[in-house]
Amino acid sequence: MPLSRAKIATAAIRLADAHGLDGLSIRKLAKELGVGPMRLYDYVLNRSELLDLMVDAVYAQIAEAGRRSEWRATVLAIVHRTRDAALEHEWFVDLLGGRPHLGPHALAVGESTAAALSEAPGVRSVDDLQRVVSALDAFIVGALRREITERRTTRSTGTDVTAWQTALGPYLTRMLETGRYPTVARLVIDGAHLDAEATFHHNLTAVLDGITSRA
Amino acid sequence: MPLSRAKIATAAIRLADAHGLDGLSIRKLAKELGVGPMRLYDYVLNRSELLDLMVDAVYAQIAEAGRRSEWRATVLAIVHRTRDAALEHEWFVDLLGGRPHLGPHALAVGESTAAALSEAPGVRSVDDLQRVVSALDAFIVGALRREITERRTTRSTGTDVTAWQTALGPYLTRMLETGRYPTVARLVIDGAHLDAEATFHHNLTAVLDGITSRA
DNA sequence: TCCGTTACCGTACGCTGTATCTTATGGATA
DNA sequence: TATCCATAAGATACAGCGTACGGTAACGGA
Repeated sequence: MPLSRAKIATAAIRLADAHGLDGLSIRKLAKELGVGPMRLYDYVLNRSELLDLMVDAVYAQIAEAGRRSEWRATVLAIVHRTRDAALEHEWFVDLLGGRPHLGPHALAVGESTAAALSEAPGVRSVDDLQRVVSALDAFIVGALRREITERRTTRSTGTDVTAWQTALGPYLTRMLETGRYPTVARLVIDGAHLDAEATFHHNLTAVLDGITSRA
Repeated sequence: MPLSRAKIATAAIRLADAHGLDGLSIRKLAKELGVGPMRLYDYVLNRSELLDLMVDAVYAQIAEAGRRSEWRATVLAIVHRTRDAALEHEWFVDLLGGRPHLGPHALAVGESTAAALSEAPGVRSVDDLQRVVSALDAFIVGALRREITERRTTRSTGTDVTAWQTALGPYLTRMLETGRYPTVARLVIDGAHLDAEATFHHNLTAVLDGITSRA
């Protein structure tokens, strides 16, 4: 079987899922495929084009979200599927917003969301649509990056409060105990128990309300 | 003059401003400072701690935004100052949301925003505050990444429509001409003229409305 | 004057992406 | 069947990266 962009992409994704984006190198990927490193450059121009390939493969996964009858249901389905993909492929958020995503599946997802949003109340002109799309996209990118980052740190330190304090603590707990950051301290101490998905959904609907209510 | 964390940070920021994060290496930075590369490891643990240093220096710049009497004015001042900093130091957005920002100045900025938001209507519990803070933060991260990314691509291709088409075009224009992405095509063609700052401000207020109006 | 300690420095290792030159292979033609 | 060419595969090499480590020089105290 002669190697192909698709095979390269799936192998790269498997590697990145396991070891992160830093653990994915052209050489390791080639070794995984039983090939010399330079072989890959017959199918891919750059390392960054390889990343583009991986990103669009994820978008293909996201694009499977079908269209609903209501615009809001469509948007929610796409966004939640995006979140699922990000949780499955954490490296995805490292690439999110970093460069424009122009692969065919990324465009398809963009088309679906934009089409749905164009039916939202208050979206009358193309400019309105532009603003709404960019606002929603910004929220998604930021929220997913936040959530994955938090997940990574809690995984490396543990969720237990005392373990967390001993890991991050020598510095952060001392900082918080200075009393200069009372609100932040309250947030860190009291607010760690919220469910991530519920928070995401809550904020998503709040943002949707905010950007579609006004003209 | 004996070298210090502050001197290292400012030199690193100057380098990153000029050549981006990829153009900033320990070796180049050391050469810029007239020192052997390993000298820097007496002041900084890692390359990533160096990045943390740079990030917190930017937060120091942001923290100069004074408190206003109204919570909303305070938040707007901080966020717009953040945007100014991001436009001045484009590498900043590459680090935004990538790892938790726990430097003293980052905490100070977080404290100011959280304190202001705690006075917003509809924010009654710590959980409410947690949600509002994370939603706003997500929007900022995503919006700034988006804007800087767009700025970079237009800088490398030019804002002229035909130049843009010839640069990105062979692929993207062909994609858009397939007719499979009509809404996206409309957005790309008609929607390029919007003012970035105005859009940012518009979306920011919309998001603030959305997340503070409901309980 | 001598020694112990501390601060500094250069060298070296393993890794990265990728350009280039060399070799093998397979199919078509004489 | 023998030959040749095109094309695919490979190996090697280069410049750069972060950083571990061993040696050296300077300096303060006995």
